[in-house]
Amino acid sequence: MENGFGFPIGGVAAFDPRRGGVVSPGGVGYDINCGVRLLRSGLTADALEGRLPGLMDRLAARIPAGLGRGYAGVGLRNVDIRRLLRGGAEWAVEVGLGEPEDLARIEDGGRLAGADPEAVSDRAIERGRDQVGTVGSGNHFIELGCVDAVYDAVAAEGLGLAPGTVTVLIHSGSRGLGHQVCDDFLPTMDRIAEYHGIRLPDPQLACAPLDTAAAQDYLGAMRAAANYAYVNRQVMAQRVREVFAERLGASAALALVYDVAHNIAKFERHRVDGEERELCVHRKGATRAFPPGHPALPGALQGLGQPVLLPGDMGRCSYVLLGTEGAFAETFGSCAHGAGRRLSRRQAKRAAAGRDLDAELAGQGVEVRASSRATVAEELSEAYKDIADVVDVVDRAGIGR
DNA sequence: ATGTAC
Repeated sequence: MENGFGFPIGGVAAFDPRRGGVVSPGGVGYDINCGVRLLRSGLTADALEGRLPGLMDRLAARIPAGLGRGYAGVGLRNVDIRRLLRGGAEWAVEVGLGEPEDLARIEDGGRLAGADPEAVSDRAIERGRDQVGTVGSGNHFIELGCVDAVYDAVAAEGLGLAPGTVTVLIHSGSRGLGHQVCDDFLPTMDRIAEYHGIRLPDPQLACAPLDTAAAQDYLGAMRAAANYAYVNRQVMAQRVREVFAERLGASAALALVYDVAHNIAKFERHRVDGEERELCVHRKGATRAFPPGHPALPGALQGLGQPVLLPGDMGRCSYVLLGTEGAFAETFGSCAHGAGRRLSRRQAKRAAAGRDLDAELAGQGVEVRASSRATVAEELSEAYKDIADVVDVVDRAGIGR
């Protein structure tokens, strides 16, 4: 785990509403429903031979990236954003941004029930208005790749991930809208916690008992921001589909494998001390990892378990795991969400000074497009732990396989 | 993570 303020990144906290349990914005994180989505094509890597640079340029032109970056021209700024916040990816598919089959392949069907757009401040809505379908900054990305190694042939076939298959991995969240929701509620929660006699060693542990109006308002706003993030990833996936169709033809159709939320709080049933309970499960930098047979999984994934998407850094592979009974028994059905930093951003920039990172990556067969050179330096491969080590640990711990 | 805050 890395240090976060308050709750750690890579943390899971479950609270029982009938026993004084709380919800905490800091247990979800600033980037509400930050998450990862994996798509697969019918192509193998050889189909991209010589076409990768042009494809990357087109994707970069169609999908804005970088701090504050939204749509300068035609975007979704004129849509009824409150309908978007209530409907999530369901809304997106209704207005033609995606296929109906996509929805079963998104956590919560792409729509968290109970979203309350009225609990989202006008400021948050304005910040999010022109950022639908944008990557953001930091470690957010769109990655083209291909299946390099298969560890379970039956599972890989079930997910449509045959060796060589060209894939698209998208990592992003709720942009300025979710950030503003978190900012808006932290001071409120601080007062509520104090009123209820909850002593906080860190202001980012601010929380409110689940039976308070403040908790319900936060949950309503958080769910709205989560739906915004599902739409954001849905719209980016649509843009990628358009670019693939335009450049590679009909055979390049992209099917959604799965979309996970790794910064979120949800009500779920878990067994604690031999008793089945409905708990408010916070996952901050943690991926849900439900086992085979869990009712939240769509039919096609019932026999496999929930896909757990673990991105590696630019110089390494990304991994697809499956949720397990072990995770359900020990971690409220949760697994890791990525590699985690080894070097701070400052240390990474220092390590990158004077080097030609684009050339180094090109030597590894990796093409990069970034909103700034600083981003590439901060996301330096050696700034991250080796995701293969993380996968090995969670596999041996039995919380993902 | 984020129109970092001052």
